[in-house]
Amino acid sequence: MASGAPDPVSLERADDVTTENGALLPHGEAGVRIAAALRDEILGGDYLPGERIRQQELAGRHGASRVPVREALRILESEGLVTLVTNAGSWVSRLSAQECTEMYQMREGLEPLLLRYSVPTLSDDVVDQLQQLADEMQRSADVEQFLRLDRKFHLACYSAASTIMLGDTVLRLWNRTQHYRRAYSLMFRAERDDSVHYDHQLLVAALRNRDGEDAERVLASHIRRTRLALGRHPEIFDASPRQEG
Amino acid sequence: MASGAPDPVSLERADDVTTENGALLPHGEAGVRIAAALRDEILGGDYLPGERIRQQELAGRHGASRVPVREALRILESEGLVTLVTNAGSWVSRLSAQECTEMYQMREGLEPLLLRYSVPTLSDDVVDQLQQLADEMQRSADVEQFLRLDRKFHLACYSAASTIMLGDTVLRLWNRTQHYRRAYSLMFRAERDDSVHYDHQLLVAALRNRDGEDAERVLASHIRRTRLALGRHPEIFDASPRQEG
DNA sequence: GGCTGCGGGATTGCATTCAATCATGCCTTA
DNA sequence: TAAGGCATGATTGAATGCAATCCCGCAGCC
Repeated sequence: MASGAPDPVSLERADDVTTENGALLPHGEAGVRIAAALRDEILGGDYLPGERIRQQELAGRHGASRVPVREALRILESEGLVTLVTNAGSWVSRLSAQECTEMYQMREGLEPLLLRYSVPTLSDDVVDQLQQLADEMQRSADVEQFLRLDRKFHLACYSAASTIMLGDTVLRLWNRTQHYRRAYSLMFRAERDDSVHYDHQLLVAALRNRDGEDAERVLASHIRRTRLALGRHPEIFDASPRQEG
Repeated sequence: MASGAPDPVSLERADDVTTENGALLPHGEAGVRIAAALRDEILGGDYLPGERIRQQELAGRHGASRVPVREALRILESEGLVTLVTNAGSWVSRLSAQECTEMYQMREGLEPLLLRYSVPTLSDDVVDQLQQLADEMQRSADVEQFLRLDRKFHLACYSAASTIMLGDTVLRLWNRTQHYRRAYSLMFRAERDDSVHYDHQLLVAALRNRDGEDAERVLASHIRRTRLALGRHPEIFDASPRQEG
């Protein structure tokens, strides 16, 4: 990794450096720390799209001043998670159905490429782990667990890729669409569609054979199918808490 | 446009708001202004990859304090143009040959998609303008002029697309690779390769016919050819001014 | 009744100031 | 002579305080 933004390493929620006691924190990373925390909150659904973010509230909660908070907001703005308006404030970004479709189309173009970077150096251990994740996902009933496993599964597919911008961009795409995946899953958890799991199983099989070409096709098809499913339910993108604070 | 970062509108160098007299500047955009200025300087070749950026120097030059400068550096870091190291400083990002190849592969996947968004609403005026740019480029001898026209040409192809993240991402890819396009053009300006111009002419023709499918293929082929050409000359990526300040 | 202007409170934007960290050169010492 | 440690200067990181801007409710007017 060299210069990209949301540090492609931390694929999981980064709950490690949460020294709430306020001591022993290194000097010089407050902005990044706050950004990471707020990012996790947004992805976890604690903040909802359209919700206002107040600098002072964040500063107080993290025991910092508003200066690093503003840095954090700039970071998240560049990732598309937060929308800043000069002299007015900042809100959690929301997506329209069209915009979400756009991101899934980007994923269709980029993730097969990222997979191509990953496959050659993908270890058997990771493939075994992917198999476990796919199986576990198939058994899981809880929506939040499914979302967590699905994210972990796909990002693990790319874990062997060492890229500087491609991985970042894909991660950003996942992050910006995370809320709407959750909304979709919550709304249609009854009518379970097994094709998702079939895709995952096929993908693991292709990866086990190190058949990158087939893996890329399965993956593109998987993303495309999800995009079409989302596109059939634009009502997910209508309701949101409050447009403005 | 909604929330993306490097404001896809300002495709050109933004030399408009440079009120050096220090008066009449609106309150609340110093960080963005400084970022825009520094971005232009990096893209223009005034700052070179590997060169150190000092906060105070920037602040003094723009008649501002270091706070908005730090904001600007965060913005440019997220665009990949600047690399920040905690407690150490900031440098203009540099690319290896591999990394540059990666970005061109991303362009191959994304720009045809962006073109697909643009073609349906592309006006005849823009097509005429593209024709002029392609012709002018073919005649131009100066490297800097060619670079400027080439950039303007390609970005104009996408000017009718209204996307929120796709356009931004493509612009970032252009920006991060800009320096190496210049280095390549400067090094091989003698042995002119007309295939670039043929591509441009074919692209304009396809756009005039509103043949999006053909335009996408020509574009992908054009980018791919450029990628391979760059890949054949890794020496471009070796020398740079100074690794550290 | 609905629109317009305005004033108080809240919130953001930036300059100043102080603290922490790092780099550099000199001095000491084996 | 060369290697290591320490002090000084330079640079970055963050807190505080003040100025500019905006949101919002209310009075006044058409």
